[in-house]
Amino acid sequence: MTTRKVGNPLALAVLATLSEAPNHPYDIAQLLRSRGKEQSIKINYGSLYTVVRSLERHGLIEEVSTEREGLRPERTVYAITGPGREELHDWMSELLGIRQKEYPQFETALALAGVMHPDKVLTLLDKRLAQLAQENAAAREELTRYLAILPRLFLIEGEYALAMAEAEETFVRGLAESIRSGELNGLDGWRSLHKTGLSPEQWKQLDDMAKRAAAENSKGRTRTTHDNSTST
Amino acid sequence: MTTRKVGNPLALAVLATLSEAPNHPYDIAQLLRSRGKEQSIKINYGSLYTVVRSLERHGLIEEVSTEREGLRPERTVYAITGPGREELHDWMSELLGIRQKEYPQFETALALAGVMHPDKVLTLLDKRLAQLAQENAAAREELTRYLAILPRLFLIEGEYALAMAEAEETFVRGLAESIRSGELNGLDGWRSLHKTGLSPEQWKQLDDMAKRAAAENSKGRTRTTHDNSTST
DNA sequence: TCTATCATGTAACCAGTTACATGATTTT
DNA sequence: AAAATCATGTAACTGGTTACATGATAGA
Repeated sequence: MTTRKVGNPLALAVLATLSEAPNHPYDIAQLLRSRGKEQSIKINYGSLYTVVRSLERHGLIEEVSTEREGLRPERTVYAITGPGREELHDWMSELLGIRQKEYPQFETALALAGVMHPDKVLTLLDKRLAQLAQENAAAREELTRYLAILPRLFLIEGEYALAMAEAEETFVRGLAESIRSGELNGLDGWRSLHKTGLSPEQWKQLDDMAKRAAAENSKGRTRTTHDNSTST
Repeated sequence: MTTRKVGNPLALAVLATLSEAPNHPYDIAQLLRSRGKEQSIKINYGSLYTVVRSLERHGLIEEVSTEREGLRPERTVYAITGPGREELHDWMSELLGIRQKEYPQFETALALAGVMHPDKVLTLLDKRLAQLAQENAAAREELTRYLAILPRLFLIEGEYALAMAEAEETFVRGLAESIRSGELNGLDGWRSLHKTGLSPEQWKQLDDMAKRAAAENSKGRTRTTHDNSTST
């Protein structure tokens, strides 16, 4: 990922909005709001003026005029600049065309789930599952309703989010079942870990196993373009 | 989401590691590395000492001894405290049991895709699709290989990540196809937007449409527990 | 001998968040 | 008359990143 001078999603949204027409900060926010973009873009409107200033400082947008209506505070109208257009295009191309590894919190939690008792984990997964099922049903309904009145083009973010949430639902359901049924390979070890604890030697054994597995794995790997391992 | 005193994933990983046994920072890092946790947790080892200090400042871990081997620098061994255990448990419960809305970059990009020319978007989606197909195939292979030597319990994060990536692949393939075939509802408008541009009135019309749709939608919604809207 | 890496830390810096300040206008 | 909200901004703060500094030991 190229490191951008102004890198937060609100900045991208501002650039995108200004690419339509010059505008002043408050109205940019209104536009984003009315289009419901906060649902799919992490936006903190409190940072709006900070971000706009930063975009200006970097020459991606520029002041084109300051107007005043009655005695209300002056409003500064900004326009996107040439470099701004370029940045927008480049940034969007990167986001759409290249999949960047991200770290959803749930993945983090799964990676550390071993520290919790398996029964507790099962309870929590069931809870998550209930939430997922409920929210996904609601989202499906909402999407259908919207599809009746808006061109699908305006709803792709929502469709994507739903598709991902549904995949998570399926995954969690499967995982919960395989814990409940006891069929999950490694479950006994997990249980005993929380009943008696593990001696340092047992821990070491586990880690050696992991290391051997990693070695085994890189051996079996038929050299792909996957050689990012040597990068700093 | 309860706002945590120390809130970054590395801190969680440190707590989790110390919940096994007291340890010193460097070895915590080694452990996390050897278990391959960086693949599923966003870890910046450069921040390790900063994070450890912060955890200590908040009473979640504490110094238990400082040992020295030969003339090597002293190493401070930390242990998790009572409050630290509590925090770890609570944090993990939240991450596993409650789905928090996150904002993957691709979703952001899709929400703003309108600013790019549809043909360009199609090209980019194809590019992403190729990457996804290739990476997912590799990941599937790797998982299978690991499954032969490690208990499945150790691989759930990987399975989750793969499941999500596969869902994305399916979604992107579908989206690309519906653009290519021209079947995507709204495509004409999108095209003309990039050929001739839109007049201010047309923009306004679009936004009004969105607003009416939103109104329509909230009307149709049968009041669920979904009332987070009124929260601060 | 020179380099790598083991191992620990400090300090400057920065993007972005929070909280505050201001005052006009519109709504209740 | 009070409350809400329109509209703009500033300033302090903070979590975390980056970069640097140190020196020992092990391996080439």
